[in-house]
Order: sequence, then structure tokens, then C-alpha cells
Amino acid sequence: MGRWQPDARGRLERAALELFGEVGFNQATAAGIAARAGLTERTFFRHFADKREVLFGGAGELQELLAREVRDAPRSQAAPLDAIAAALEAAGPVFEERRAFVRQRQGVIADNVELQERELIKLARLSSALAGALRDHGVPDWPATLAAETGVALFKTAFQRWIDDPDAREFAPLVRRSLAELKAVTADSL
Amino acid sequence: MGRWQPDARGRLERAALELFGEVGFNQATAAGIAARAGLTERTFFRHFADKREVLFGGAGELQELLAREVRDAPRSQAAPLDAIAAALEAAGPVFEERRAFVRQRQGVIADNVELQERELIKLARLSSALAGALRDHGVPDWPATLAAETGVALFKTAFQRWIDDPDAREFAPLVRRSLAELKAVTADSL
DNA sequence: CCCTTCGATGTCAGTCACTGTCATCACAGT
DNA sequence: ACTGTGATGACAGTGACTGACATCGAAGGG
Repeated sequence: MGRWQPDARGRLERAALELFGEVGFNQATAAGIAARAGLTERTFFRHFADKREVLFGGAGELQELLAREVRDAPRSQAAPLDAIAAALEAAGPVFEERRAFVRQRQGVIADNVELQERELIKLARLSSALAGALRDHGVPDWPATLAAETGVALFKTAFQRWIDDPDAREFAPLVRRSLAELKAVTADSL
Repeated sequence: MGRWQPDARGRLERAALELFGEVGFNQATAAGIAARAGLTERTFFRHFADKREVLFGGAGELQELLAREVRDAPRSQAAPLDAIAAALEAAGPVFEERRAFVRQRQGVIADNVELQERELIKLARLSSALAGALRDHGVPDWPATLAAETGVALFKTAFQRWIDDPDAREFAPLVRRSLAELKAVTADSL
């Protein structure tokens, strides 16, 4: 066994989620999180750029998964938004397999505005990545940006529905439902 | 004349924008901004909840203007997204009349991630307000949310185009162009 | 088996964002 | 003149975050 307990980063992430849940994000101190993980405050900030970031370690992987799905999509005749929707459906298991964790984490975020800010900029980065993937498929800059932003709106809606519904299991159907509604409110009516 | 110079809040806002432009957001201290405005750090934080907020005083007014436009829209047969697009076009003068200020402010924001986070949550609040206005028109909850989110994507794109193009004057045409592209990437193709 | 290097952590001092509390002072109304 | 009020100043305190340096166990070369 090494000098230190293994997986310091993971211990910090778990300690933070617990402490945030118990006393709230604002009352939890970085030193308190570190102590609970058997580490010091300084080490906390070596693993995470700031106190909020400890909740967003998985954002990068989700982004890469979705961008890869879009990039690897068959060069189909589908609209750009449909390609993104398909990627979102494919990412369902990421949430479904960690149902309890994802819900607990989202509850903490829902209670704190600063964490919501951080979540929003992660989604903005996701949008940029999706736009890049679309451009690789030949979609022009601004349409790619618009489709990516709309795709993120789709994700936010489907995800919120998945969180709100205690009985929800599969993510993909919520994506499809949101996509249908989105096309309806976008299309000219009558 | 009063004990104090008038418009402390406005003086702080101008001092902050200047100082951010000169030394960057991170290097500018709250005490420095206050001193430039002839006030103390404590007074700065009485006017603004935090250092970032000094740049976002006008967000509430824009939100109310856009929500009012949507709410006052004729109960038309147009799609919800068209109602939002019309509101965005109507808000053009807000930017056009303060061209230099808006661009300087956006340059500062583009240089700092924390400010981008704050901007994103202001846009999220705008989205909520727009969704509420649509619900007042009888649009169901989730379609209203989706249309509002998409409308904000429309705004972001049109605004970025307006900022990027040094020759851009009118805002409305950029909204129309983005709306057309959005409908194209959303609709089923072929 | 000793020595060197290296990576992860601890220690400590310092800056700055932000807050609570109390004092101050002009102005308005009485 | 007297008093209440609102905006500000003064000051101490907490906690997020950073830079610099010390420590220690592991891995590899000799």
C-alpha cells in the first residue's frame, strides 16, 4: 500500500457531495471537505480549480461521448438536430446507470445558484463541442451553432423531465418527446 | 447638493467597466473600483451583490422588455418561436443606441470565464421569463420551456453576429437570418 | 542494498471577495 | 432646534484560493 490512501480525487468528490447535502454548499468549507476525505485544504485545490468544480468532474466525459456520437453518426440525410437528438438518446445509460448519484447531485445543484452557473457554462462548452462535430459534417458555422444550442435545450428539457419524474427510467423516450414538442413550437403553425 | 455625489451606483458601474478594460477582471479589486468612484469597498458591496454583478445591472430591464413584448403580442396564429423572434427584433434599439458601451462590455465578458457564467445565468432567467409569457398565452409548460430556450439560442446567435460584425447596425435583420437558419436545421430534411 | 529522482501531499503565509456591526452625517419632517 | 431616516464610512472577521517550500514513500539505476 502506498504512502497515501488511493483515489484522493474520488474521495474528495464523494466527501463534497455528502457534505453539500448535509449542510448546504455555502456552509461547507473546502477545509471541511478535505478533512472528511482525510486530506488538507491545499490538496483539495490541487485536484479542483475551485470549490464548485468538485461536482463537475464528469462533465468532460459526457461532452466527449456526445461529440463522438455526433461525429460518428452516419452522414445521413437527417437534419442536424436529429443527429444531436440521436446522440442524446445514446447517452441515456450514463444517467440511468447512476440514477441515485445523478439525482443527489442535481438536488444539490438545484439548491445553489453558483452551482447552477457552473452547470450552465459546462453546457455552453458542450454546445461548442457539438457545433464542432456538426461542422465536421459540413454544416456551416452559424447553423451548426444554432443546432448545437437547440440540442442543448433539448438535453436540458429531457434531463429535467427525467429528474422530475420519480418513475422515469429510460432517458431516450424523454428526448424523443421533447424533440417532437420542439419541432412543433418551431414550425410555422396553422 | 447632498452630502454625497449623486448616482453612486452609476459611478461604480462606469468605474468598473473602465478598470476591467484596463487591467482585466481578475486584477481589478473591489476596493480599486470603489476608490475610482470616490467610494469605499463596503459601499460597492451594498450596491452589488458581488464583483461580477456590477456589469449586469441592465439585465433585468432587458428581460422585462422582452417578456412584455411576448405577453403583449397579438394572440396570433404564429408559432411560439415567432413570437419570441418578434420580441427580439423589437429590442434591437436597446443595443443599437448604446453600441459602444455594449461592445466594450461584451469585450470584457469575452475575456473572463466567471463573467461568462454570470451572463449565462442571466440568460437562463430570461428564458424562464419568456416561458412564463408563453404560458400566459396558453402554451403548455414543456413546449413553452423549449420555445423559450430556443428563443434564447436565437438571441445569443443574433447578438454574437451583431458584436462580431464591425459594420452591423441593425439588430433585427440578424434575428431574422438566425431564425431562418434555425428553422432549417430543425426541420426534417430531404 | 544504497542513492537519486519524482510525484503527491503537508505546512504556512498572504491576498482578496464578501459580511456583520456600529458610527457618522446630511436631509426631511415636525 | 429635535428627531428619524437613508446612504455611507470604518473596522474586524471568515473563507476561497495561491505561491513557496518541506516532506516522504515509491521506483529505478547502479
